Amino acid sequence: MNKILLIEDNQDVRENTADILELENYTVITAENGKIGVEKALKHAPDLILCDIMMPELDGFGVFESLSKNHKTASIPFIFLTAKSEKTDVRKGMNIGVDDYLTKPFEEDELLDAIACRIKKSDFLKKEFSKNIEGISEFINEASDYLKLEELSNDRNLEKYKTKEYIFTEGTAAHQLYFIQSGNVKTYRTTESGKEFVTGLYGPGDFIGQLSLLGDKGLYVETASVLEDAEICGIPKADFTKLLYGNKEVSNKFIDIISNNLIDMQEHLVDMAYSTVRKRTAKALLELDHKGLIKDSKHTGISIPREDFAGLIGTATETAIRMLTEFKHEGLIDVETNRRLVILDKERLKQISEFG
Amino acid sequence: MNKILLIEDNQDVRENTADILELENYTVITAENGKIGVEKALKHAPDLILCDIMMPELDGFGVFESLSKNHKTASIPFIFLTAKSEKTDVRKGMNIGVDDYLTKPFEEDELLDAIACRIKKSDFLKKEFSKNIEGISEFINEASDYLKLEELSNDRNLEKYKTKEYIFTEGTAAHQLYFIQSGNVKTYRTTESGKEFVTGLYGPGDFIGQLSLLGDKGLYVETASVLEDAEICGIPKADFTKLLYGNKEVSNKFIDIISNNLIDMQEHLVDMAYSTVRKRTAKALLELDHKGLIKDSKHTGISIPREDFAGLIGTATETAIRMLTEFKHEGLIDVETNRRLVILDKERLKQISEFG
DNA sequence: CGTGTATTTGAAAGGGTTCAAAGCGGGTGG
DNA sequence: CCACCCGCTTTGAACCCTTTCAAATACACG
Repeated sequence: MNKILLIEDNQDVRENTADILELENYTVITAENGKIGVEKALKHAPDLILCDIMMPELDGFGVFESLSKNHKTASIPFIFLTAKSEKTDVRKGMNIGVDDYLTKPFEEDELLDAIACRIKKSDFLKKEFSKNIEGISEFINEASDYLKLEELSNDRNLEKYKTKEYIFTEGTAAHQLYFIQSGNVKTYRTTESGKEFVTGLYGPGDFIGQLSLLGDKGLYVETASVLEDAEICGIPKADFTKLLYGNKEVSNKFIDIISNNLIDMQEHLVDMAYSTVRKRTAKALLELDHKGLIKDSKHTGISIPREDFAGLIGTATETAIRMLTEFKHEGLIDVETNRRLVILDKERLKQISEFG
Repeated sequence: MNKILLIEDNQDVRENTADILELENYTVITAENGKIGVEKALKHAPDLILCDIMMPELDGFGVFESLSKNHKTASIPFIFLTAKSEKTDVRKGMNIGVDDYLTKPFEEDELLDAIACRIKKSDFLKKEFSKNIEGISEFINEASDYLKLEELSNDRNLEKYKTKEYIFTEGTAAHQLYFIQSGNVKTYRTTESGKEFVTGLYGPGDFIGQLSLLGDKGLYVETASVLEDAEICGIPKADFTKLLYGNKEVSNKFIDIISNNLIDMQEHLVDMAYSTVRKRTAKALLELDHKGLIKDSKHTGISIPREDFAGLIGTATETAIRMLTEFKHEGLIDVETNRRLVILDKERLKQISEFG
């Protein structure tokens, strides 16, 4: 169960509060002043801290300040207990980044609600999302769940698309992001010379178009078209931005994800510049596999046109095909009747993707 | 001066408050109930809204809800006026995303402070930062200024680096970001084959290493080394994360910037895949110029080694040199004695960078 | 003023693209 | 149900851009 550190100088309040919390199955650690509180926080790494403001030795602000400095304790949810509605204290507290405050005397329910709420938020923050673009999809799902935003994907906007239909096109105004219920979708950018560079492949459960909604110009920066018949649900921009900007936890988490995206992209850029097509092909195959788009025991795999596969690697269609046949001859992959790919030797592919 | 919309049903309070605000030179628009308030908000697009919670026709929550729906009014700072410290109301308000609340009766100063603070925040949000990586530097500066974080660049960590010295290296633990006071710095990634891909060039006023601090692994993802003797000041990770995560305005703004970075990077990726070296060279030159690293009336320009310039384009040193001499013969650029570049025909370079 | 490093030029080799043509497969209509 | 046709895939060969290796030249620094 979750550990809570309670820092409070008044013995009555301290014991009373501890009792309430223990009845709810929290493990409670108590400290009778700020100094001891900081020590115990470092020692026990609690899941949440309740802290009085007015205390001898080191006051609440001091405790918070001190714990913020250590990265081990900086992210622990922090709730202030204020003696009475001391307006300036509360304001000061919120400004320096305390998560919540409770005015004494508080109701049992009030206390427990606040704690439960914070611990839930903290759990959300601790959750890891994969660093690839599709990590954003997991994230939006979790976040909308966490904020109970049923408005997202209200099912009222569900639409069916056929293969080769466009969902949105590069350069048009971005009003919606899209959630894929079923089917497969590719997003791509077209160059002046008419080549298509595939920026992503998406399947059920993925969101597409988020990035365009965040861009300066409010235009879609890529085109999305359907690879295999799909059911797709549009989500208004407003719902998305509300989700993203409206809540501190969500926006901070989003920064993490998108930062990792950026790092990922940098790596991709280096590959593009200096890796041979052979290496990039191996990488692309592994990536497809990782996304569950390659046929294996669990997945059906998608039937991806060679042209699109080439666009994913950033090479000509013929070259991509040559690489695939090369891999086939080496026994690394196999091609089924309807151009579906199967990976036979993942280890060797990894080797190629790293060392050539 | 700034326009403020005051929605309040009690005539005394309304007139009194309006007087205070007008004395401070704000333009005040008043509304006596929620419904009229919403109408006036849409019509006048005020810079800030003060709104009572308990009102006939449409209460404060309703007004807020309704204005959030329209993107014209959604980003206007919103302050609630609560009759008395109705705890649940306050909490509900903060949860749905109201910016602040004031408890009636309030002091003149309290009101004016809250308003000034919100308007300042709103100005910060409206500010545009350039979408390139260096936009992040502007942003950090503005943000630390806005939060009055003098701790950042406290001058206590100022260090001198000589040409070719490393500031940090790829793969080591990231504890700090760095602020460049003077000199020039390059960041790059090294491939297995020993090539260097230059990920950025930075000058006075730029921050480097931010992205690494945000990455999952907490390692620097690139190496930074000095091009021309520099004075650099280290900023602890904690100060940066505090700045970034501690404040909703700042983190939301950061999302905008970094999203645009991502879009920018995508474009770069497409170029890498399908553009000729000639095109990419032209783009690199224009980018250097845009960053003020090329010699012109205002800037001294940097003396960039050809190897690094090649790393920026993602090509071999010899090829980069060949392109530069080609441009020189075409009269597009000139090379000064100490390998400093000068742009002679920017228009033509732009043409090349777009159409080849 | 010499020495070592960075830049520039030259020429050959290699990887990838492009153009052309042949194969394959799947859907459609008789 | 079969034949035909169209579009996608595959293979072949020539060409071109870029890299690589080699050598000459320029430049900066002690």
